[in-house]
Amino acid sequence: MRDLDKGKEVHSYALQQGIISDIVVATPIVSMYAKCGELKKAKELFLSLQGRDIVAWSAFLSSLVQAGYPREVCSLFREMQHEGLRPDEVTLISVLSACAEVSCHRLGKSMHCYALKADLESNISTVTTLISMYTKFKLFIHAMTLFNKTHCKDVVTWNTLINGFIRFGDPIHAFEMLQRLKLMGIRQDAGTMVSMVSACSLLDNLKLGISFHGQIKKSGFESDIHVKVALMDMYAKCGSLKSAETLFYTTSMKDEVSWNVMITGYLQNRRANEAISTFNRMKFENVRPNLVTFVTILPAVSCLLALREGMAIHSCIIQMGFITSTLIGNGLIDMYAKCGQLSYAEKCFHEMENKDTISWNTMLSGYAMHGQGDSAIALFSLMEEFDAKIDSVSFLSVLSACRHTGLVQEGRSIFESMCEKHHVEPNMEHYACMVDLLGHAGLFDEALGLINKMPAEPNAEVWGALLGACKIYSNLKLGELALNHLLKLEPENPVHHVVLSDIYAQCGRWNEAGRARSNMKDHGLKKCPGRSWVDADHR
DNA sequence: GTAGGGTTAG
Repeated sequence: MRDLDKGKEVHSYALQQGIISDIVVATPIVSMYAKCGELKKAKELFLSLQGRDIVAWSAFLSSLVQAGYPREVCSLFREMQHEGLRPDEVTLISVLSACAEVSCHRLGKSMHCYALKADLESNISTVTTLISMYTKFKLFIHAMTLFNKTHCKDVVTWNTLINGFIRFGDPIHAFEMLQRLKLMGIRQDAGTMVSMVSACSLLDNLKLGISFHGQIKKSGFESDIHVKVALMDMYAKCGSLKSAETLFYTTSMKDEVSWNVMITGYLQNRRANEAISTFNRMKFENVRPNLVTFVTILPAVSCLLALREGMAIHSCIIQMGFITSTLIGNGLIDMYAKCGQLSYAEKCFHEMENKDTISWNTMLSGYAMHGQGDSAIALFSLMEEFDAKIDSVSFLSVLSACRHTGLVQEGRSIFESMCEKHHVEPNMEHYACMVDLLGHAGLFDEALGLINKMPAEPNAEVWGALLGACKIYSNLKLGELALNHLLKLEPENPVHHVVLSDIYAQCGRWNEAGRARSNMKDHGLKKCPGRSWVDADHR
């Protein structure tokens, strides 16, 4: 029940009775603390236990996986081995789940090896966990080999594989496995339904989703909360928000996941306002938001530029102890940058204890957004200094900051360092960014030289960047060249004709300007008028 | 005293 207060009462009673040193008493208390998210307390109590045996270890490790601390499990497992204890099936299952969660291939595979040697691989739970792990590693060959050679498969084993295909983005194989499961005469359970409904979301196939909903009603699985949530998610993702709402409002026992799914659904359907009001209602109804709630709600705040709301949510995050999460920290940086408060974004960034590449990239793109090229370059150097992992997004962010600020020399040298120093291959976006930077500085020879040196055919973004620069400098010759490429790549886009017409007009070639416009009409194209305002609800 | 899959976010 995750009832920490009651748990503490039991703990103090055990202390009072002097029975806390009994391992049978202490083990479930450790589990209770871990499952309630009290990692420090659980660890402290566990490490003070005299004569920890394999059951105590397994209980502790399994509670940690369930509470979402897979990294802790992997490192603690090594400590367990130092104590000379041999893992049993339960230990194995917990460690394998942890490996799956954090993509720890080495430990996961060596655990599999151990399972074989210790003859624990015939256990159906162990095999299922192994299959699950391999699908999470995206190693389907291993998952399938295990699946095919296991004879004692039950519906959970099947569901695991089916779900693996869905997570991998392969609904076709998932449906194929469902057919095979039916042919084998295995009874489907609620878990099977969850997978199939998710497959419909993935296919964006509302009709199929509705037909599964019909089957679910008939088979009585609709009362299962997981099934219900999967259905809400499917309806929201397939654009039928009304049906999602109906299901949501007719559910009496709504957990935090149901609320999260609705909040996400509103946001996916561009209704950020309702996402935020649903979040506020969730708090009003005393449902405790979790990590996912905050990860979802922060982009809704950015979308509405609702700074005050964002700050209220920030304080809520601190109060509830989520501020140490890297995921949350990254969301806050992004939210403040997008709401125009770059200094708050910086503060969040610098106060973060565990920064990952995304934290750095988010801060870099914040600087880019605000045209602060120098700050972006300084941060990028810091990134190199701190030995943070620099990826292709980092480069795109810092280069686009250079572009917005017109820092040609700096951009050029960072672009060159990409391959040479960091071994990151530039993609189309990087090239487009550089062409834009060079073009805006009037360096047409260099921009064209770069285009000619590209390993792949330049796309519309690259030529579009060149055309845009041509417009500023009234460079008709290159403008026409860029346009010819654009017309081949995107014949339906009216904007290209308009830009060319503008260049002709700037050169005083009014006849050609008119012809470019009428060319557009001849092709039945019409440009939507631009608008400088944006209705937050429609972004 | 501990135990397999399935819902949300990234």
